[in-house]
Amino acid sequence: MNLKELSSHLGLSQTTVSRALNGYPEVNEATRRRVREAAATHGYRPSTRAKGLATGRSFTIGHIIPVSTKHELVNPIFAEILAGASEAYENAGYGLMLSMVSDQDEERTYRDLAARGTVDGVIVHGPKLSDARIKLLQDLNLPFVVHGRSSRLVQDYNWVDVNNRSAFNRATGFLLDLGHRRIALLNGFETMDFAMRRREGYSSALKERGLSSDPTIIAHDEMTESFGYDATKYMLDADQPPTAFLVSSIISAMGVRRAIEETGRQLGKETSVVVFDDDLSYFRNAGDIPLFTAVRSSVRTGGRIAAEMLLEIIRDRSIEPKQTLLEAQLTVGMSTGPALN
Amino acid sequence: MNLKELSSHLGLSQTTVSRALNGYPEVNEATRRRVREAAATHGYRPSTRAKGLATGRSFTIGHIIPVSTKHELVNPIFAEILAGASEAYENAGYGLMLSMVSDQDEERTYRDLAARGTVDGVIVHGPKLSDARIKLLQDLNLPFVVHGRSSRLVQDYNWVDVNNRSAFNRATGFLLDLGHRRIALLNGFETMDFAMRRREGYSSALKERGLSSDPTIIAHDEMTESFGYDATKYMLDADQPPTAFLVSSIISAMGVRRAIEETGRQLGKETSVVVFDDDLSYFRNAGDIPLFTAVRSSVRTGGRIAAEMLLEIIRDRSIEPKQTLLEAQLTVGMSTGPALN
DNA sequence: TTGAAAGCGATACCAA
DNA sequence: TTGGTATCGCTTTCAA
Repeated sequence: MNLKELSSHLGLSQTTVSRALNGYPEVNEATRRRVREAAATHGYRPSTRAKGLATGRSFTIGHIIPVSTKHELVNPIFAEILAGASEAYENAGYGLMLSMVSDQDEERTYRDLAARGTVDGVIVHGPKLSDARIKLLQDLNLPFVVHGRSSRLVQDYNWVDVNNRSAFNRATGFLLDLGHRRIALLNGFETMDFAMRRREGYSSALKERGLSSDPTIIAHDEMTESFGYDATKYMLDADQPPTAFLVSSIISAMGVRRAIEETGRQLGKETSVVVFDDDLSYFRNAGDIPLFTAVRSSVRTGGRIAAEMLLEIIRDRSIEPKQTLLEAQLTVGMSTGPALN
Repeated sequence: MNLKELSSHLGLSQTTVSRALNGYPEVNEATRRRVREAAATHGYRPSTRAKGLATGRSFTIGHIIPVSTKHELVNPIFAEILAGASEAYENAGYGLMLSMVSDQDEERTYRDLAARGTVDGVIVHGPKLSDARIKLLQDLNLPFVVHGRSSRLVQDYNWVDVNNRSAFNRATGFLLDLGHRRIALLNGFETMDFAMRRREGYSSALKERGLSSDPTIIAHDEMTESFGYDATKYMLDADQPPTAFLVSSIISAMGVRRAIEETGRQLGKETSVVVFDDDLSYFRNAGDIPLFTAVRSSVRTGGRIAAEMLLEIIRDRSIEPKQTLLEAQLTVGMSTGPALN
């Protein structure tokens, strides 16, 4: 059933039916009711394509997720971000167009989306310290919100980020308060903005206590279980092994735990672990006693906020660039205890 | 730059330019070259909406992921399926429309997609034993492929599935060959098709050796880390504890490992674990020595195959329902050893 | 081999 | 308060 059929069925013009359904004020209330009822009983829904062509909008938001061909894995955190964003689009009558592309195809993808008008705006995922996508999107005049930040850029742009710096500053401070002095940092790739901000938070906390950071107990890599395991094993075997580990991902933290136990140490006793974690409930204990001590931030909420910001920008493209900084929460779990020696 | 502008720039009609770019044979080769070059230099891309309106297609495939509000978590495996599917769409010039909806909104979502013509077809995720979506989609006449199966239905429909039954039959047989007689099964929800097929494979392997399955060492639940931990702890504390665990998810297997170690047992010695795993590299060891013994299946490949099947169906809607059954691979890792008792 | 014009299904402007 | 009609940017049929 399309508009033409519905309106001829009602004995009205397409104009009136369209106006009635889109809430225009100049329609007689009785007419509007009749139209609404007929639309409901016939299950009429306006064609997305036709509506889009007429209005010049697509009612679709693009999410472009970089998939590195080198490492062949998708960070499961993306699913949570998408779930949050999807919620926002659902409420606003928008759709979510997902593109998972290798880094070298990314520019072409953005240009394509812009030129074909496939999307009304995009969310930028996984920003690097100095991310070329931001300038590209500004040049393309395609509305966007960065989920994260790109700290080395001077441009003003829309972003939603969790306060990684403060989160890691507080987590490090927490471990220092417990008496730990050798705190290892297992972090994501150095090119990633979030990783550098976490490292800054870690370093600043040490500095505040007059301690300097030791590069031999800092590692940057892809945050797999085996990275956690290998790095921990290596550091624990060295002279002056760390008594605590600050880990950028729950998956790596599983490897850290394995290595700690394999070397005969006890988690939360001889060696402590604090992890940066999403609110994923996968790794929580029953009865809500958390296994890991974690700096928690709901990535799903972050995704929803970024999406809502983008919709607002699309609605009124004249508004000034907006930024939202979310704070993470520290939850103390069994994986952390005071430094022993 | 749109078709009108490009064609007037070239001094040709829109018809000819359209034909040249879409590979119609009746175009002079010299003309075609001229058109292609001009299109490239001006970065011309046909508007998706206009093309869709003219052809009656959307060049978009929908993926509807059920998000249960009760459990509030998104299975990370979905990200891998989407990555595989995305690859197929990329090559075919299609887009991927993602909808994450709570189970109760699912029917409305499907009806909406069909009525508005937002998508040309959908992939059904996470099928239940008897899944209502299949009949709904048949009624809506919307092309679809199920990623998995719905075994209690008699209808004929398109699906791509991994052979869960054979995978768990072989895994159980492998443990039996090692001498294990008390093998626990930690599985997904009983309503899920994959979970019941895995259970059947497990039971049939026991039966083949004249053994019967013991319900006290079979658990069905959401496959979190804590489920793995709690169930394992409980079973190991009981009389006649299992000497091996067959686990439906790597995440739960992390909890299984934790419980095994906490009770003073050694993984791969006193107690063995075999896990059903995607080809996710998160949990592999460096040097490719696998930590877990796993029945591996590449979910990414499964997603790609399902997507390719759907595109083929859309291209030729008259073809008979198709089915593809993928076999999983057994990889022996450190988590498994002979039964000691 | 090329072009004119109709049509896809909505919205929105201008009249009545 | 309602309707006629142009328009969005393509594809496709029919004619030349």
